[in-house]
Amino acid sequence: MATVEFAILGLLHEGPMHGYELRKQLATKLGAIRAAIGYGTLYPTLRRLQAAGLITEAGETPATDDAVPPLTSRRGRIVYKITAEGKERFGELLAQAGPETWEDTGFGVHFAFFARTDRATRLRILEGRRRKVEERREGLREILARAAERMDAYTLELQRHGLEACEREVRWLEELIANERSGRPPRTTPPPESLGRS
Amino acid sequence: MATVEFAILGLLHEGPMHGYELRKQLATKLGAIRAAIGYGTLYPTLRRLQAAGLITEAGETPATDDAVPPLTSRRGRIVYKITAEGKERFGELLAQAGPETWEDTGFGVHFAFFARTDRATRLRILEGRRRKVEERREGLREILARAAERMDAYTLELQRHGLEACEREVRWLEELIANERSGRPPRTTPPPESLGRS
DNA sequence: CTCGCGATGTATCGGCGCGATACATCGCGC
DNA sequence: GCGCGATGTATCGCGCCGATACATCGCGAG
Repeated sequence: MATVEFAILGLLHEGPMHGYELRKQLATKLGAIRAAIGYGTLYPTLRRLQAAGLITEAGETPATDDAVPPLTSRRGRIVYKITAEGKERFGELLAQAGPETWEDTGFGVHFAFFARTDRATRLRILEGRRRKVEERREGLREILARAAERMDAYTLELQRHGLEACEREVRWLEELIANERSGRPPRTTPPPESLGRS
Repeated sequence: MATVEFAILGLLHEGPMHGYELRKQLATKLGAIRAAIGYGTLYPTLRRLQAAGLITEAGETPATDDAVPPLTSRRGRIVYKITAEGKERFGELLAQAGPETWEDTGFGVHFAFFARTDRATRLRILEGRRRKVEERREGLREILARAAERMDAYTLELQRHGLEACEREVRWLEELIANERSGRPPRTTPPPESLGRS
C-alpha cells in the first residue's frame, strides 16, 4: 500500500473532506517528512481509493448547515468520506510493521499516525527503523573509513553530514523506544529552545 | 535534467565504466543522499543518455590488457564512456544554479560534484539551498506555533524533529558559505568524534 | 569432482509520484 | 468593473522504483 493512500485514509478517518482541504491537512500533518503532495498525486490516488471501494463521495456538508446555500461557495466541491471497508483496511495498515514501515517515507507516515497505533506495533516499527538507519550509518562509516583518500573535500563533507544525520536519528529513535517501553507518551518535556523567535 | 543523469555523466567523466560498476560508484558517491540507485533506474537512464548522444559504448577495456582474454570474465559487459557532447552538457549542468539545485536530491548531487564547480556557482547553490531550507523551517515553525493544540503528541514530535533537522542544516550551510567566502576548502579540521568505533 | 551459492552482470515491467499545465469560480480591493 | 489571489478539480508525460528474470563465474563444501 502506498504511503499516500495510507495518509489519506487516515485523514478521512477523522471526518469527510474534499481534495483541496485534504491537501492542506496533509501538508500540516506530514510537513516534516515530505515537501507537499501535489494534485498530480492526490487526485489519481483518490480515484484509485474510490475504485477500490475504500472511500466514497458524500454530497457536500449534509447536515448542521443553516440557510444560504446558493450564495456561499456551492460549486463542484467533491467531498470524500471513508467507507466501512476503508476503515477496516486502515486498521490493518495501522497494525502492520513490515519493511516498508522502516523506509524513510513509510516510517514518517506511520509515525504520524502513531496515536492510533497500539504500543506493540509502535515498538516494532521504531526498532525496525532503528535497525535500518544503523545499517545505513555503518555503510557510511565504511565508506568514510576506506575510501576517504580517493574522495575530494566536498564529497567527504557530504558523507560526514549524512553520517551525522544518521547518528542523530538513531539517538532520537533510541529515546523514543525508551519512552515507549516505560509506558509514557513521547517527550513530556519539550526542549526549551528550537521554538524561539522567528 | 534529471539528477541521476547528471550523476552518471559526472562519474563517466572521470573514466569509462560498465553499469554494475557505475552503480557501486554511485552508491559510494551519493551514499549520503539516496538509498542506492536500482537497475530499474540505471539501465533506462543509460539508454536515454546514449540515445541523446551524451555517452557511447566502448568495447571492453581496450588496451593495457595483457593475455588471457578467454578465461577471465569476458562476457556481455557493456562499457560506457562519455562523448564530447556529454562533456559539454556536463559542463553546462555544473555551471547552472537553478531551483532544482536547491531541491533535496538535486542539491545533494550537485554538492557531490562541487570539486568541479566554480566558486561563484557553489555560492549561489549554497545560498539558494539555505533559502529553501529556511522557508521549510518557517513553515514548520508556523505549524508548531499555530496548530500544536490540535495535534497529538506523536505528530507534534515528528514536527519537532523535522524542525530540528532544518535548523541543523541551515547551520551547516551557513558554515559552508562562510568557508566558501573566505576562500578555503570545506572543513580543514574534521570533527574528532563521529568516526569512532563501530 | 561436482554441486550449489553468492557475486557479477544486464535487462524489463507495472505502477507510483511529481511538476507543469489547464480551467473555472469566488471574494476582495483598487 | 477589473484584475488578482485563493479556492477547487483535473490530466499528461515521464522519471524513478521494486520486483523479477536470466546468465555466467569462482569458490568452497560435501
